[in-house]
Amino acid sequence: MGNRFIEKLRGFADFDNSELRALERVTAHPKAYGARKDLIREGDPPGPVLVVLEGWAFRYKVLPSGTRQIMAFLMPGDACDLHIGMLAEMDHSIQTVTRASVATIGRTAMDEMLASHPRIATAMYIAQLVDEGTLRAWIVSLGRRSSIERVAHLILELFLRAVRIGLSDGSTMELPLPQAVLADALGMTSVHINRILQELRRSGAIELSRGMLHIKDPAALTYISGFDANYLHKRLK
Amino acid sequence: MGNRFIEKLRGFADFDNSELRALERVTAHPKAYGARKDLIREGDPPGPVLVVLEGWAFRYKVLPSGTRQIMAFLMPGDACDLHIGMLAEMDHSIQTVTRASVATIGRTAMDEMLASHPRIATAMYIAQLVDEGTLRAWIVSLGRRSSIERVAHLILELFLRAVRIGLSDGSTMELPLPQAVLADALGMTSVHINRILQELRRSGAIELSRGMLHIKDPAALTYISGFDANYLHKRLK
DNA sequence: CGGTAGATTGACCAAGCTCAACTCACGTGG
DNA sequence: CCACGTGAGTTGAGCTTGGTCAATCTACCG
Repeated sequence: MGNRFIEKLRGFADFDNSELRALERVTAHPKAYGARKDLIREGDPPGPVLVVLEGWAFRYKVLPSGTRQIMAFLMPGDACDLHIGMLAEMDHSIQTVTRASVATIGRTAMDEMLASHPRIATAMYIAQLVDEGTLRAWIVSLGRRSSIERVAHLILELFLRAVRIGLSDGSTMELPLPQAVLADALGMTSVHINRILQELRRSGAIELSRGMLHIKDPAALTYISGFDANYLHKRLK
Repeated sequence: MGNRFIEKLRGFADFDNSELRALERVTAHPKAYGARKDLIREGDPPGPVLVVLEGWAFRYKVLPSGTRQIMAFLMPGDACDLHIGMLAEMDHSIQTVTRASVATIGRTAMDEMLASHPRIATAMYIAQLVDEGTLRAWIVSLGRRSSIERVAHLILELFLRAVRIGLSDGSTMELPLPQAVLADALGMTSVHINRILQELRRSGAIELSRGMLHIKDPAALTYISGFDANYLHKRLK
């Protein structure tokens, strides 16, 4: 019954049984991907909508110089490309971090579902607005926060998202992101990320090893990051 | 008769007369704002959709430390908040740069228009996707480009947008952004922006003084910035 | 037991920031 | 018509954050 995508959308709208069935139908046949596989590459013509049901992925772009910038992390329940189908081609790539289970929703199936179930359309719309807020918060971090603030901020963001989708017990979560990936998300080098993580550990705010994150002192982490949860829109209409 | 907003949307869809009339009706009574006036403040409950018909504005957020990060520039024809109405409150502010003429579209008028004119909905949707691509490009710049690349990239982006909406003759445009505003958009200080602009002028790529920008050597500027026009989606389906 | 990917460390370097002064264009009141 | 005020642009000197390069360590795996 259900999956993380459906659970997430249920946080944005009350669905009746026919809507739940429609959502289950379109996500019934996920495909398994290995770790570090590109789901979509920049320049591809837009295909079906992808929905990550299990595992982690990220949107990224590589520059001519070969450096990479990650623009968003996709956690279980997140959709890749609700609407990119309207554009001529992808302007970035998407790659898995871990092994992942990804559902594929064809464009016509998606259009039909949205047309016949407006509440689903609304919920997906809200999900996208939240994603956009996250993009803007990322810009703020990259532009105006120091590296320790950036790292703390990202950790908090991911943690709050994990809590919201039930992937955390409230103080611990799996964080399967190598330091090089964190670096490419935060516009830093992995060397520097490493030093900052040590600083955060020393400060007693977090524990992090072998892919397990433990928020030891949420208040301290929040303080360090200057975090403002508003952009995640916890309070929805 | 139209206005810059309608002109822009016409680039994304072919409208019939009734659609054009609908668009004209909702933008028929713009309001005039002075320079440096907040149109919307963070925390406000979402109001009507705002459409900038003339003048420049930007989205921004100020941090606890008092620094400011600008996340997007709004040029004539750009809409502020197509859908933010679904969320509980604004997660950023919007301020004019120059004097501006801004149309206000009430939520119900907007909903009715979108419902009865699907091509308008599609066009506005595409406009939003392009904006999102611009957000992502901004992230790439802030994360992985050097300061001169960032400045060159922003100038090119604004220039191409100006060309597209007919605000440039192909080599010259008004660029009414003080260096401090450029700095807050690019995550730099105005001192450093100043030095970089001098470097760009010295290199012969641009001329910029008193709010007038002249692209003297587009190829050089493109080369410096590592610009890839793909994200602006010049080729639309 | 070697092999590999990721994490860690140290020494050095440089892009970009801070602070503070100064200039320039422009608008205002006398 | 000119002195003055103001906001933006410009410059210089010194410093800090975070990058570079290269070596080392560690966990895990076939």
